[in-house]
Amino acid sequence: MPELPEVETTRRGIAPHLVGHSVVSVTLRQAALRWPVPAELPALLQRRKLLAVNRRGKYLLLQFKHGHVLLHLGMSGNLRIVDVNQPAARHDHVDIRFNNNAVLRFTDPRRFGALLWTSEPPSRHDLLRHLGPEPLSDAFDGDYLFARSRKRKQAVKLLIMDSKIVVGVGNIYANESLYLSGIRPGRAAGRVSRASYHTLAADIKAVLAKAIKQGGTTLRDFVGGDGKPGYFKQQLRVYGRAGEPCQRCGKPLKEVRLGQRSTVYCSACQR
DNA sequence: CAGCGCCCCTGCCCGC
DNA sequence: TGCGGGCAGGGGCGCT
Repeated sequence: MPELPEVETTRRGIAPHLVGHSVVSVTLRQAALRWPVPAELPALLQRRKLLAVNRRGKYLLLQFKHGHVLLHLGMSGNLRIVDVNQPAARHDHVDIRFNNNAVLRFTDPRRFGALLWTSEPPSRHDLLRHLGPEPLSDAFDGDYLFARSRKRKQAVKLLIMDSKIVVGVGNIYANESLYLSGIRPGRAAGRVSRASYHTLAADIKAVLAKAIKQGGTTLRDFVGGDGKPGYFKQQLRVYGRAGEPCQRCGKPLKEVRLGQRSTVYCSACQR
């Protein structure tokens, strides 16, 4: 589920229900996520007021006066606002109940997600400290990508998926933006021109911004609880379309694996 | 250090 | 219908 647009959609979906309200209780049903959920979390959050819900890359940050809950959805995680009477289902690992009777429910079948506590500024936390710029910020542009890619032999697709270079570009949007930019995913990052990186940075921004906008349209559904997106699927040009004709030239799209991830491109349009 | 595989885990789909 | 294999939107970690 979670590409950056969905994490941002999640943030916008949950924040209005929770910010300004205080935690009544925390129910921990399954602590074995990517890292153990701290057993002291319930005590830490008890009676504390949630000040804000922030995002850094694909991490969500629940801000309290004395620290932050650091939350990652992994591959299969999702957060929903549910009613206090909503019974927990399989894979509903954590509930945070607030004094307005809203419950923030964390569900994650594969348990690649994370839920941690930090009392230091989140930017100094080990998991966030080395993260690159936000893709939608001014710090991320073609010149930046060009500079960071010099002398690198790694495939350009892996470069843009590296969170130390730029956060939030997942497999789907890496494929999509490289297609839009006409750049072959396997090209050595150091051999892509400055001009191409300008195009690529612009396409990454455009594709993410568009998806966030569409996430907005499913906001109500999402918070309402059935939480099944899939709204962008029909707009994807290459991801999940190996063998189908390229929408630009008609040639069948190719699929290769790069860094153990499915990579789809047009061998005619992408060079 | 850059770069590459491995692996955490469940669910689902496909082919036999 | 059952079962094994492969794959899935992430990303930290350990090794070369």
